[in-house]
Amino acid sequence: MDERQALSSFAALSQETRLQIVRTLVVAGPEGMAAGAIAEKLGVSPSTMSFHLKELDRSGLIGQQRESRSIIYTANYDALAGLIRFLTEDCCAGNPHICTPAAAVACHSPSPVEKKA
Amino acid sequence: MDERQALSSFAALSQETRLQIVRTLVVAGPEGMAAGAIAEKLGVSPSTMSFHLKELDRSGLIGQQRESRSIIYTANYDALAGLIRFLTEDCCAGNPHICTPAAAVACHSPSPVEKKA
DNA sequence: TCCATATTTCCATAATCCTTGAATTATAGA
DNA sequence: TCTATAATTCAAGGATTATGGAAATATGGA
Repeated sequence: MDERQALSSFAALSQETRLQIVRTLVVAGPEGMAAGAIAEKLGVSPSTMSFHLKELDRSGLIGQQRESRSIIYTANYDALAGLIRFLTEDCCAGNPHICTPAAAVACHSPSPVEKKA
Repeated sequence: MDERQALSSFAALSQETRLQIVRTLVVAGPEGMAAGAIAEKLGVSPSTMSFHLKELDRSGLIGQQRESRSIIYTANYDALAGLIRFLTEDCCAGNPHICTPAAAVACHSPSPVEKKA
């Protein structure tokens, strides 16, 4: 992931509705969710939803595919993983020696998922 | 890190100059860097730099401390790590079973740092 | 073909963000 | 105290972003 893409991804995630869209699609899984269903779930108008979905699509964090009359949106896990990696490298990669313990935890330990399990 | 803080952090990182400030401070390490030095390095005016530093400070991604006439800014590694964790949990935690291989790499594998070493 | 559904695009408005220059505050030294 | 340095704050502008309603596009079924 290059800087331009990262900037675009951060911008996409910096808006409450869009962050909730991403969360919703991550939870929805590979099956995804229709635009209207997301709009209803989050309580925003169709045109506003369309605006935000387009923004997320342009940033690459989600994808879309038409299915009959609906357009199904799905989270792009690769892009999310790429963004995490970008952030991780900016945090530690160039200078692991200056990482504080907390930063080191994020960079070198088992993930929170494993800790919770 | 709660959602409000995450939104604020994403907004802070979604602006080119601010992202470069964070990068610069991460590289600078715990010693930090004076506002003027960052401004000169990045080629922006003092007031613009001040505006962005304040924004980053409000989001918690950087900290400041006066040293004689200068104000020294430092990256907040804990906050960066917290943001990485927030993103990681949104990506995988609630539903590790739907992680694609690429996402799983970001969530469960050794960090890129270790791979590069 | 006609109608209903699902979504997007267009438009106008309101809000927020970014930048700059001028004025202000804080510190240090002569 | 006076001057220089280092930053911030303020005010004004131009640019971008967010929202919702109305109109347009695409699909499927009677």
